[in-house]
Amino acid sequence: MGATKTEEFTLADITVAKYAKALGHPARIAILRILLERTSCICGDIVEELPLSQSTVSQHLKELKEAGLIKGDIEGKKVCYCIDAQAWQEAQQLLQIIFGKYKPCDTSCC
Amino acid sequence: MGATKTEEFTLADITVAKYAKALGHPARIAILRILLERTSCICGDIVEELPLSQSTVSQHLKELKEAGLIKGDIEGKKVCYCIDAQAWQEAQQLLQIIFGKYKPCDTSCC
DNA sequence: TTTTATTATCGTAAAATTACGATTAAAAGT
DNA sequence: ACTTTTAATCGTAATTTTACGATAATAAAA
Repeated sequence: MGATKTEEFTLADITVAKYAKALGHPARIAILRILLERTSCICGDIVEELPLSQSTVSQHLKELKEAGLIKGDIEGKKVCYCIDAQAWQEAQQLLQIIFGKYKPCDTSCC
Repeated sequence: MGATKTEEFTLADITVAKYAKALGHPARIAILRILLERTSCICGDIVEELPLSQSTVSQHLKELKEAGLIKGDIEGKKVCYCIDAQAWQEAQQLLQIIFGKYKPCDTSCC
């Protein structure tokens, strides 16, 4: 027990959940905001902007990378992070589809 | 250690993260899909549609409720679940804003 | 009133997450 | 070569999540 029953769900649900989970921490939202702010992506100064230690930020970056939402290329001494355009679009679309499915309830109970 | 440093982030980031976290499990996505499928909201048969035990489903429902995304009203013997329109819209908007911020990178590194 | 159906909660266990300091690795600068 | 800078990884600890069976709690049905 304790581990998610991944195999039992549809690929679509697993994929959306994966992206949503990556977005499910304020530190990672903050990191993404920093990356979204700039058109260039030399960003070795993410740590300074967050109230967390270097190792913790690195861990959050790793999770965003593992979810596919960001990429990190070594650029000399620093690492160059940026949003992964494809994954970003996929996440946006998948979530948009789900959110768009809502139609107001016609029964009196809610 | 182990607990999220909630106070140190902006309310916006905490709020989006809260919604995203609630969406961050395939079972909860599946539950939301079931609720989104119908215009009425008498839904006591969520358990049958999922590969999880009754207590586990109940726990997932609780988390969706605590995040604000769904409501549950007692309707006789059963409980009537449905999407919370306001929270749903807020979550959609907050995520949409973040996703919309992306502009392709103009440097060569990614 | 007793039974049945439905959902929540409790207790428990395994696993994952969050966080930090310390260490390592790699590249650049001296 | 040595030092410095930058980021990842390791080791560790607390907390949270995921999951289940068993047990309440509540309301309808018999």
